[in-house]
Amino acid sequence: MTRPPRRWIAHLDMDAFYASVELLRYPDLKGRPVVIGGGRRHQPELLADGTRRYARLADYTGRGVITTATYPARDLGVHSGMGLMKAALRAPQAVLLPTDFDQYRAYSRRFKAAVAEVAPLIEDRGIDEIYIELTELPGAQEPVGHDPYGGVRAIALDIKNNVRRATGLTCSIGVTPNKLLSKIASELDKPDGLTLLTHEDIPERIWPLPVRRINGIGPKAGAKLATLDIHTIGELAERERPWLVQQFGRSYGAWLHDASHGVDERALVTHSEPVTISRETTFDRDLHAKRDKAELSAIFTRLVEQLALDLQRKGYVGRTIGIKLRFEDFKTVTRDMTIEAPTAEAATIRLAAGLCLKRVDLARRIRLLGVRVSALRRAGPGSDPGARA
DNA sequence: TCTGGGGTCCTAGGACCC
DNA sequence: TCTGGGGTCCTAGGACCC
Repeated sequence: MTRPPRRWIAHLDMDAFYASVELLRYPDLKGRPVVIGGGRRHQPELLADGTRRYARLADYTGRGVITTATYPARDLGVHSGMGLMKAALRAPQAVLLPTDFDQYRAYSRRFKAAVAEVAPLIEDRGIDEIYIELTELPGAQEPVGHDPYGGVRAIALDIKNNVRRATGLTCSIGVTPNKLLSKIASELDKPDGLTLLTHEDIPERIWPLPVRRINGIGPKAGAKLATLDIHTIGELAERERPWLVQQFGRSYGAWLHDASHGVDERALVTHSEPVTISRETTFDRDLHAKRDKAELSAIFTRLVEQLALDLQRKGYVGRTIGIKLRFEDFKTVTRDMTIEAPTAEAATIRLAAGLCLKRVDLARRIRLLGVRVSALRRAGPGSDPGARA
């Protein structure tokens, strides 16, 4: 008689990823508060004596936000998503570095390849995190000494070591029976952590946490739960399923109930195709459709051209062309239209996006403009006139 | 000194067809 | 002239995530 194997899923999250990559390049910044974000206007300057001069957060002007902050910067009360101008009030002396996505993508490929050497079944969740299937790996079900889960723990350590060897970077891993719990667990011992939990650990380790730690409970749901006097995952777990369904609807209410009890049967998604490709930009200052027509038009054209190149480079064509506008009051509207034949051509996209733009009332000033192509399919060989580039 | 850029998924109404 | 139900596609907005 053989028992079914215990399911083990890992969630791996790189520690302060962008900032850590920058520290590899600028080791003299180690231990200092560093913030990544903003435009290209604050590159470090190499001085005659060989040292570097870095931009200070205090010197920043503009509308950028923090993409990542080092742990010493976080200790000063700044965090990702915070406006740089606001962050400058809290940590004026923090170093500010521009984002270098090409570099982060290169390190992303390296750490994922290092994980795949140990465990090839991976779900990509973006540039700095992944889920990893551990269930069937050799030794995953074996105890080691007095540790009943020693086998799977050793695999997780192996993954961490391989990532560090390949990149010089640390990561934090959660190992549990499902994606939901692993995602929470990977944050419990950051940085450089390894947290292994089973269902038996839920009351002690999961229930005391705030509901917002659950992936899928955002600002809105969190606020609504707070008005219902539900703050921790344990308080959520105390509520009856029908009551949650009544408060949050059939789908979301039932999911909240499952999530609070650590129930999640989702399989790893090891392959996916993009649904949408888009480009958008926030202006340095709000623009008016009439008074700033020339500037707006030039930006519009540039976005469309970048988008067409993205599509062609990635090998996709799409039938639904859309735009996005954000006004000075932060209200956002979208318009889209579906055309006859899928395209990756700038001229076609520009035409359709222009028609979409005409359907919007442009009385208010605009802070953001975006262009989007969806209903994507792979560009067949020779089928797409835009694919020549 | 408010709030980037790139995504996914869900909901809901209306058109249109059978 | 009225009354259905179901399915699919299109469009707009919103929540959420990295």
